Amino acid sequence: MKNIGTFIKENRKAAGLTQEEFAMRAGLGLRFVRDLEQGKETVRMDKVNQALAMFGMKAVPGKADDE
Amino acid sequence: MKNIGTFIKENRKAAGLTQEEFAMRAGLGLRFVRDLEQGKETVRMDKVNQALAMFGMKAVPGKADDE
DNA sequence: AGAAATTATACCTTAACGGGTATAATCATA
DNA sequence: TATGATTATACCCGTTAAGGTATAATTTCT
Repeated sequence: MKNIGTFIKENRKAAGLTQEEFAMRAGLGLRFVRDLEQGKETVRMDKVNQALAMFGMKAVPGKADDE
Repeated sequence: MKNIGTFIKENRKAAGLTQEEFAMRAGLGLRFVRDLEQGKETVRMDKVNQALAMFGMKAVPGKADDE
């Protein structure tokens, strides 16, 4: 499984949303969405889950070596 | 899949480690481990991944409705 | 190519996480 | 039950994430 930032980026695009549109709808700051998609690792989990929830997902434990 | 805090708590116990021992080995603060296992949602993802890495896991997107 | 839209990077402020410590509560075992 | 070990809750402080804004870089069109 790809990392979460990539997941958000790909699904957001697939949904035809800009980062700004996505941030608005998810109730997140634009800067956070940018940072998340850019792979920032020190983001807060609640915000990450707020973003994932837009696609019916959430952060769960998964094998670390699944590419 | 259970939430991450529960996953850590169960696997830590299965490994026969106290929160303190686990925190030490994972290079995390005891307070963080407590908060995580208690279900605190505003924790930082890098620390969460640091904890999950102890079991060869990391945070990945998963279906939100999997209980 | 150029223009418009989108995304990336940088600076600043506020709020809160993480760590440490102390104390209370809970659990385990004799 | 009592005693010790483990876990939970509360406080203080330093660091930093998040958000806003501005600007630069990139992409996406025509």
